[in-house]
Amino acid sequence: MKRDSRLSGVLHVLLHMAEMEGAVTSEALAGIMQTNPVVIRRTLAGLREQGLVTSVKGHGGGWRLCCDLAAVTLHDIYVALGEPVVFAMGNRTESPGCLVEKAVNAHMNDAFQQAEAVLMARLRDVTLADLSRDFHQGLQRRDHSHCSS
Amino acid sequence: MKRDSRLSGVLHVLLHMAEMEGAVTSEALAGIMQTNPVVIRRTLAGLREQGLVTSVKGHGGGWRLCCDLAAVTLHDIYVALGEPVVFAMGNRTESPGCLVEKAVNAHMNDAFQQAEAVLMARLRDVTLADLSRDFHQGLQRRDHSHCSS
DNA sequence: CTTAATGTAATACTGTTTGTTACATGAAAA
DNA sequence: TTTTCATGTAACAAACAGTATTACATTAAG
Repeated sequence: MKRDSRLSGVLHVLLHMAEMEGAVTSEALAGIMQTNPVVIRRTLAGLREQGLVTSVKGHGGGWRLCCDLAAVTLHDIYVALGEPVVFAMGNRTESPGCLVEKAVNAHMNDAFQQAEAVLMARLRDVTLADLSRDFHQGLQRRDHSHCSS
Repeated sequence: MKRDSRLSGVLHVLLHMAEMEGAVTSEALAGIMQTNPVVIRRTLAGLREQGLVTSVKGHGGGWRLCCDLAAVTLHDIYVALGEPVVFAMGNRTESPGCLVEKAVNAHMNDAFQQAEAVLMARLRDVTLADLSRDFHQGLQRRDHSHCSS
């Protein structure tokens, strides 16, 4: 299975935007992230709908953070991305006729739901401000420019 | 990402084998599971290496359970399958040079590791005998043949 | 009007599971 | 011994989802 790195990627983008003054173009963000500007636009489009960022077209336009970093959790970002599928594993059939499979599914769903609940709780525990703080602390310990990629 | 249903599938197969006398061919199991015999052989091969099933070639051959259902947990089966990837989401880069991405990864890894730990704990809590018992209880409540698929 | 930017559709690329075909190997049965 | 039935395995096709790229329309500043 190919792993979905949108949450990881968009968090990276948002923290970089938090370090920048004014609007940033998707071209610039794509450079930082080593990807394509269209990918950036597609991803940030979801966040815009949730009011986390704004975009301005035309000359001098670009993207801007418009939220309180301390008020937005990783779970909010996850939701803004459309709540992507969490697990790479799942049931063969969701509504099986077979009673054996029903018994299997019941136990599997129980386990996966509990794990997902823990994951969501952890994502709700962390704000963008937490990430930013950790980044700045790491910065003090290590070097002076915050990114090459 | 395409969802991996091997764990779900192999549990289904094992419970069916538990209901059958003698050796069962991969052809027959494929019929029950509505898939291809080769898929069955591929999947059960991992379990055979762990000593959970045996296979016999040639005329009259087939597959046989050779473990104590009460002693084998879903986690054992998960391991026998080669511990497939759990999450459909992951970090963009595992060893980033960017400090922003390091901060993001640190929090993401923490959340995902906790969720994975819960999942594994749940899988360790359930034995094949538990599944079999639940199936038989469902059987009493519902009908008399245990599967059509 | 030109330039610079987003918005978006269409398409290709990539990696993983699943499905299929083909054939070699082994063992029981005729 | 030959036939038949089964596993073992390699090779390859199909399906699927995230990612990347191209192309072009739209919008706004200079």
